[in-house]
Amino acid sequence: MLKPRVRFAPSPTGKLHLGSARTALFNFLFARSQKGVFLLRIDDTDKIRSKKEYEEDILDSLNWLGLYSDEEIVRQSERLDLYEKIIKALLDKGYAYYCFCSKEELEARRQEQLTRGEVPRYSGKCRQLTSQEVNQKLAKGEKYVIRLKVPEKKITYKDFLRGEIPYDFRLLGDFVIAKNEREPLYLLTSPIDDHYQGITHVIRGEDHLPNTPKQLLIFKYLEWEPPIFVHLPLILGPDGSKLSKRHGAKSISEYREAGFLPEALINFLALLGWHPEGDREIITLEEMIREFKLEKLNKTPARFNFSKLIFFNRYYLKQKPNNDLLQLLDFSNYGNWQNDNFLALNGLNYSREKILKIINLGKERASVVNEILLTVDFFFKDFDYDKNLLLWKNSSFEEIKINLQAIENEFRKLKEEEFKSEKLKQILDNLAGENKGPVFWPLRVALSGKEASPPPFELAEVFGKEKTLELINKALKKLGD
RNA sequence: GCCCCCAUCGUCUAAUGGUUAGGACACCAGCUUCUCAAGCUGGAAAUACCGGUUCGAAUCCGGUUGGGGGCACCA
Repeated sequence: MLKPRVRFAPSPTGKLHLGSARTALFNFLFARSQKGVFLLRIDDTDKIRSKKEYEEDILDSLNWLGLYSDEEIVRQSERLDLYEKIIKALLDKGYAYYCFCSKEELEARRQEQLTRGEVPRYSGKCRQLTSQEVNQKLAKGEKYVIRLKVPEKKITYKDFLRGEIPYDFRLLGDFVIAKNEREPLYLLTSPIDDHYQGITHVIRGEDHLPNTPKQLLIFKYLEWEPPIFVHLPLILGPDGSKLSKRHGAKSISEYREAGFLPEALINFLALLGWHPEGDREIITLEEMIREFKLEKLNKTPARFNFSKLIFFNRYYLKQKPNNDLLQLLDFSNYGNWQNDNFLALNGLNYSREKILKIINLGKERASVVNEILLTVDFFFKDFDYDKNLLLWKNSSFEEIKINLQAIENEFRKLKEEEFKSEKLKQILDNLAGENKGPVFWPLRVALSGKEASPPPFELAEVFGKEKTLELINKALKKLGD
């Protein structure tokens, strides 16, 4: 098989969303798996809706996901000369013609047809115009568009996943391919670029399925070999309807800001419509490349399942080296970095090593990056809690107080360098015997102020001897009266 | 309204004429455990419906129903 060349061609009229990202991913996987080429093309022919900020968002998001273009990015807005040449050729050969019908006129006709229960289609009125009439109108400066002549016949076209699909051109009518020679429309520019870029496979969303016969017609008129078309099923919302803002659907950049990892998003997206060999579902981009087969793509629309995304993100969060997470975390709410040391709001000074330890404790309990520090924020700021929280099940204040005093007593004997979690756990185990609750629980609350947190001996090590004793005494004071 | 596509547990999916219909997420129970999270073990849970082809159908064919997409001087 020839080395494939594929493209992902978003139009910058919005941020990169989940569906588009998955289309990009499958294009990328197919190219890489076949040692082919993956291209990025910006389909920005709509001058009004296209925005530079959206293009930047799309490019940033793709980079973040690790989906890089193999060649320089092509922008359709920079290829107007090429399109103009093709439009003129189509006009010359009689495959396209000028249409001077006004929008109002067309809309009225459309409504008429609709009320009669007919298929709304252009009548082909301006097809009849002689070249003389056309030239006169042109000379007068009348507004026009350029339409493609559509044959009156039924055809069948091929989709890689679905096979032969019937299509009746008689239901279509001559469609607009350009507003004028310098303002081509997507329906025209896409096949032109696919041809000149040597695209072998067009892998795109199923919403483009009905566009395919139209574009195939252009390939035919221009006597070009068309690419293979592969239409991907759409991603639906959790309720099976079209994925939209209503479902909390976010752009890739918003997921990034919300603390999702690219590995998680990639893994999640890949499994929406594709599956590797065997039963495993945790899979890296490199492994996907090795296994990817176009034939294995699904035809069924997949619903977006948020809890599975969370599952993947938790998993990849735990896999991620603490050093990498350090780069991603925002500490500004909790203090400042000074020469590789972190000065927290509560006055404590943490070495880089301790910060990594804190991250390690936090990431075990977080779903998204931003939650890591949130789950262990007691390390960074002063906290308070209700006295009753210190109570373990049906133990008494008196019992808790005695236990905390005993812990304080034992901890005080340790040298600073002995203040390590294994050692501390040993002490607590000895103190508690069989019944650990009345010892571990109050200490954990004293050190975290929370119902749920990492184990107390881990907290104590990070806090260090002095702060740990201080926090225990604070708890004892609460129990004092 | 017309055209097209699609149909396996709640969700994502595996099984391309012969399996006790497999896995994952979520859910439930148990184990572990000071809490939370993680982990381990187990459980409940599906071939939309009706016909046909076949010794045999989730799988092939037809219809019904349901869902989705499209019918622009957007892409």
